[in-house]
Amino acid sequence: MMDSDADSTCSRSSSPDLVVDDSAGSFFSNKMFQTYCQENRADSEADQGRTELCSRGGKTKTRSELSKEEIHDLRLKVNSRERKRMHDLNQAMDGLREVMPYAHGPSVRKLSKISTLLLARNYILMLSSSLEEMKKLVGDVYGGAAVQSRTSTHPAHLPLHPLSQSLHTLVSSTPSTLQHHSPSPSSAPAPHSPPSTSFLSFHAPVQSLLKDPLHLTSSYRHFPGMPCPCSLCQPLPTTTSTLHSLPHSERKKQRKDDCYMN
DNA sequence: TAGGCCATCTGGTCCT
DNA sequence: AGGACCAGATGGCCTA
Repeated sequence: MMDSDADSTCSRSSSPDLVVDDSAGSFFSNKMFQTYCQENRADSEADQGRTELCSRGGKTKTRSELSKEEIHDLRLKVNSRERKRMHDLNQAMDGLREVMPYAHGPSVRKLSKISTLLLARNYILMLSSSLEEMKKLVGDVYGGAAVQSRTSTHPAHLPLHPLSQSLHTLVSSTPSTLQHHSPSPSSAPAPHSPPSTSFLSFHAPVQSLLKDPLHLTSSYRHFPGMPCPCSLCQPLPTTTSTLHSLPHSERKKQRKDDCYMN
């Protein structure tokens, strides 16, 4: 009856697509994600022992036939599954945080979930557009290589491309700039930072990464027939606050009111 | 104290 | 039928 959670954890629609790309440097092609899946397998096997308590050997009953205790057991089982699901989700979120370009450390407050997602999205957009620019630059450099080799022997004196400047600015973010309540910004490099962050040591405010990546879209290419991730085509949710229709106090007040009403 | 963030519970819906 | 996924509700913790 209880088929292993391991399959379900990694084969369900929400996660498997992430593993497809196995190219070098792919986020989910690395060991971290593989061990993540293996851990889940181990977890679920251990979990089976627990959930087995709830499965009445042999016969299955319809819900209406269940006794109070059985319903309670079922509820506990469902709750436990949901809890595990959320833990897995948080683990994946931690994995994402690990590879995000911001300072990590015990003294640094970790990014909230919404911040992590917004940062990740904008980081991806930024990397995409810089990759395109790099391709263009390489094309230009090799296209004009014959001329260059005759006129200059010091390519290092070439001016820094504007986009690579913005790249430097963007990836050098620290939590202190992303989250104003960070106690003390750490300059320690991220253990699993993408290469781009490990050798870029610029320091500038990058709240823009969490806000509006519109400054990237000027160089963003629109490919025919391809879903476009740019901020023009897919505007960001305005702010976190818009996710909640009511302020917290109002929500709490409303809840209380609801309680009194009932 | 208000507001932000989070974990958990819960019921509904969809999928296998 | 069972499990995954989702969203709403609720309460706790923390910080400015």
